[in-house]
Amino acid sequence: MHPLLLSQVEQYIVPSQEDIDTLHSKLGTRRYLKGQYLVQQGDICPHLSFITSGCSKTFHIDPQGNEHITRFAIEGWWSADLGSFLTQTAADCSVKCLEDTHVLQITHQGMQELYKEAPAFERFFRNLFENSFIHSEKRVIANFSLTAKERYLAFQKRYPQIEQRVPQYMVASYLGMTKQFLSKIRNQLMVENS
Amino acid sequence: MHPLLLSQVEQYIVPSQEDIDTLHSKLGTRRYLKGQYLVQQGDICPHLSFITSGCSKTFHIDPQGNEHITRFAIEGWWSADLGSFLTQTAADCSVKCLEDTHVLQITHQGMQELYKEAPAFERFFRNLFENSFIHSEKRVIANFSLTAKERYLAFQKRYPQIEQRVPQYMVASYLGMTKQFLSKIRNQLMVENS
DNA sequence: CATAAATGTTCAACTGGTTGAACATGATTT
DNA sequence: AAATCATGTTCAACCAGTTGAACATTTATG
Repeated sequence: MHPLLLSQVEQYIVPSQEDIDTLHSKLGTRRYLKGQYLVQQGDICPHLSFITSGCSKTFHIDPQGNEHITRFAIEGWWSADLGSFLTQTAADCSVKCLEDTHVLQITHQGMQELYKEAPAFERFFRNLFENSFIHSEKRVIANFSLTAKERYLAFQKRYPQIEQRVPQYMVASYLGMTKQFLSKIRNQLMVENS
Repeated sequence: MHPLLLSQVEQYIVPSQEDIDTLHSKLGTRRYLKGQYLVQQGDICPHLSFITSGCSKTFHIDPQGNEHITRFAIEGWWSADLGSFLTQTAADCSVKCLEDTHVLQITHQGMQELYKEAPAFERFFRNLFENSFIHSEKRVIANFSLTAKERYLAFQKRYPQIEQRVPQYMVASYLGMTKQFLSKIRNQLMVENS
């Protein structure tokens, strides 16, 4: 069992060796090259993937063809179009690797078996989804109540690792502004701090 | 057991009579008058409440004093500052009743007991939080990729009951626009459809 | 029914952020 | 070393949505 995943599991539950073995038996490993897709918008998301190394972005292409990044994921995070994976319906986001990426992945079927054979994971994933939801709600609030500049500063503070790893125009997309405007904000901040 | 809650539970799990009894034993009933708060921003959210009649709004007051509504809830929906309730930390939203409202409510402690005594509810709430998360993510996408008018139309279509029940300026707040702008949009739509 | 409180509309001035094009830089490939 | 591609910057014109004030309408309430 990968140490990153084990330590995440142990954050929420105290699994027996059997639980761990069962989880292990449901997980596949896979490597994606930079640029490859974990899911494409419109498909049914086939796996829930736990990233052990690398980085992905989740994004939606709107009818005008504009890309909106909803999420980045790095080592220790789960990645998928969760809505699609959980309900086995068409994904409204794609997930694409920004670096060569190693994952552990489980199918929807595997997930059902896991819950049945090792019910402790009901609690684990309940906790995970609780936290995901809390985080998503906070983002809705932030988008409504903060200016573009404040959103950028909050992002910098919260995800310093990610800002180093992904191009600036993707950060702009994640924050819901144009790359030009983010560039302007950064310029302003440079002036302020000198 | 209230039929609305029972039917929601049965949507996700097949509970035994004992499960139902256990849930029932953890739930209190309470009535709030119009204008009363289920939680106030800054407090720790004391209950998770299932609304059996009435209507609530969840909102955040930002540092400039502007109110941003994040959610409405009516009969058959759960209401709380979920982040605060689940992690027992200060709420960043208040929840206020827009009508006289009857609820069934459970405490954080009661929730832990419920999971222990009737583990089937792990699954029930996992499913509930999964759906909440999916919904919240869709909202993030909508806020990024739709115009104010499109957001209003989507809201109308999705929550026709709610539009009838709450004042228009609250709908505007929920949709992240000013009441004046929503008024203008509605005017436009009237003209278009005549 | 008279008054006040809550809600909804209109308008003109404004602004935060967008658009699109042009240019600069660096990284990759051939 | 040339060429191409991905990234980042700058600028002027523009626009979606805000602000604040004034007025209109509806709903409670003494």
